[in-house]
Amino acid sequence: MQNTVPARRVEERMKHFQARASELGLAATHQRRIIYRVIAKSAEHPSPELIYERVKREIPTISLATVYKNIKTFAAMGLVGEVGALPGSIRVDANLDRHHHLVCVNCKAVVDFCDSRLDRVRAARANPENFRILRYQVEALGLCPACQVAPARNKVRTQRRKHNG
Amino acid sequence: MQNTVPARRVEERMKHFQARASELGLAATHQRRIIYRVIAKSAEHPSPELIYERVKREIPTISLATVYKNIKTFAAMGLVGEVGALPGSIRVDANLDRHHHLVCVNCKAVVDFCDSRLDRVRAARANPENFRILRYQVEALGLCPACQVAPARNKVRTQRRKHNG
DNA sequence: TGACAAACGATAATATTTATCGTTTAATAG
DNA sequence: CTATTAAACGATAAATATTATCGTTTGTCA
Repeated sequence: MQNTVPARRVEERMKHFQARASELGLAATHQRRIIYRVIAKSAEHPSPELIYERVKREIPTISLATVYKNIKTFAAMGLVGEVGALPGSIRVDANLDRHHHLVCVNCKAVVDFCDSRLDRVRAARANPENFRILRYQVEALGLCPACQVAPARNKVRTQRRKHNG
Repeated sequence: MQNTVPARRVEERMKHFQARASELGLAATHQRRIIYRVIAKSAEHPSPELIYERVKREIPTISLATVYKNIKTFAAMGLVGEVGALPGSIRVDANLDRHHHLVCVNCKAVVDFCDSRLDRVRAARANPENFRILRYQVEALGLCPACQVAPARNKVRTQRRKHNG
């Protein structure tokens, strides 16, 4: 898979990182710069473990906890996204009919969502990676009714939450 | 959130379960029937832990491992789906532009996928759960080039795999 | 009944993520 | 320039999530 982000774009992202950090009064430490650069350079959606491996090549003494903490910090700053909106644990679905999902970005609730127009989603062009696409699945990300009325809860959550519908 | 699957549909699913199990020569044990029924009854995409809690009310001696094993078995049989195609660990993305993802259902590789038609996806109707939808994200599920040519690897995998692009 | 395989339950092991806490670093006031 | 202070770091324990191991039970069939 292609994992080469053009150097020019990496530098753009580094600039954005610096700007955003100073905006928020967040120290742009050596560790943070390296961690962010590793993420900015990879187009492969790396896991924390992989990021840790690569950062260690430049800062051998770095702690895995620092990597995790800063990934979360970057996500809260809006500097990186997390792929997929779903919670950390398996969720099972007995509904085998074609359907999509409403996902609450706050509490991670998942609700089935049947919609004929979403069933007809297709890409406009062949994908450049030569995947053989079997099906499309749409996630509608938003706020469930409970989280709409409790906006205070709608902030960054580090704690794990269990099986919440 | 609504978590009541009509009794009629639950019974349909139980019939399907029995049929599929005998088709595959899989014993429809008491444990399996109860586990599957718990899943079939809930529209809330339960986690293994939650399924375990509920099954325990009927079979207090059941083991969590049995629940996990059978969830995996049911998934391999095509009796239940797992919500979301992504791997167990966090994946980070420095690309903040609007984009979608190609996901390999075999090796879980994730690749960014920009497509203008997917950007315009909208539901046809208001969603019945009154979510406030903020954005739509499309996952195109399929096989990456490597997994197309290595179909032998394309079977159920129980083992965890690490950071594979 | 006896042999066999499938399934189960207990539990250890592994993987993933977060929390705790003492130390270091960096920014700033004096 | 030094003292103060808060932020950040590193080490590590703890919590959570998932899978593997293994001995026992159960059901099937010769």
